[in-house]
Amino acid sequence: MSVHLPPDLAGAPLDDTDRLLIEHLSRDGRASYAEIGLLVNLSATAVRRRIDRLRARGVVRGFTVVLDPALLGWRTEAFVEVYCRARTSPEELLASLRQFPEVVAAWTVTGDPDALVHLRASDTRHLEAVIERIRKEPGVQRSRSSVVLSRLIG
Amino acid sequence: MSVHLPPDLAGAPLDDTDRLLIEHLSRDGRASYAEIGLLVNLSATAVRRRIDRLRARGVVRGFTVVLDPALLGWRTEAFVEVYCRARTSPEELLASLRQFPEVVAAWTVTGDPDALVHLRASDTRHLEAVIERIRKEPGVQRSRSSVVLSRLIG
DNA sequence: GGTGAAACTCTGAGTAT
DNA sequence: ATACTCAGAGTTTCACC
Repeated sequence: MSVHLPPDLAGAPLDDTDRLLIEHLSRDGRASYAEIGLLVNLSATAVRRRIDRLRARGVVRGFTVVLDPALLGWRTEAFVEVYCRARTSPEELLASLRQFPEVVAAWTVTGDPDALVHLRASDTRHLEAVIERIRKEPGVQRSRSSVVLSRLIG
Repeated sequence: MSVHLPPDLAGAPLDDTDRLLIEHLSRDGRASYAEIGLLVNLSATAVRRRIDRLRARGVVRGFTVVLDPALLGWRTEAFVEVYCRARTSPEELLASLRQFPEVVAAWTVTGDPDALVHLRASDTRHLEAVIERIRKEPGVQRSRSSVVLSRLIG
């Protein structure tokens, strides 16, 4: 797998070294600076400096472990389209959704629904309970859910 | 932010130490074994062996850098509901979607559409071009898109 | 799961281009 | 502004308990 990068970036351009470096870190987030340096023809220190700069600029937000949700017991996954009441702000919706550890991701979107919510639950019973609780949130008017059958990409 | 873990896991239970360890790694994927060991009252070596075991079991899939897509030039994001032809298999759809580096994630889902596709593009012009190309894929009948306005969670 | 020692890596200061 | 070298501190890795 690799990081596809867009043609160019307005304010602050990344050079080819940065791109290579990021690509390598996305494959192995624990790679040593020395190892990356070998790949990009730079000393470990120079690699460190570049990563620090990318971090300072916000391009690199941090590092994390990649887990298998199914093996952690999260075996059911769904997307819920949320329809809000007329007076519900994104902030209120966020506050509502924040309460649920089962909410993996959420976006406000254009189109009929106001938001799209990605949920993970241990089983369909658990999923149902979470959806029920979300529907009862004051800012939420109604919702429509799709259960994930399989992950194709991502 | 923390990793919420489900009550229990059938075949292979994680103990509290594993949970703590994973939680810490999800916050800092480059944390040293010694540092994690301090947190969980274990030697660096023991931490290393636990992570190796979790890796072998597939619970830990790897480590990665967390990037800011907007700062990398991916400023437009959308979800596309894909409706397939009657004879299109998930494998064919996967093969179609794999061609597009703009496809960040994709799932087959229950409900009216057959799949949900998460796209990132540099701008709306680029987004439009990608959606147009996906719609022209042989296995795809029609599609319906929502543009992401803001990321609330995730 | 712990220990200790060797090999390796990180980090900061100083220096060069 | 970016990269290099060097050396002390810290980390990883391994064999062995």
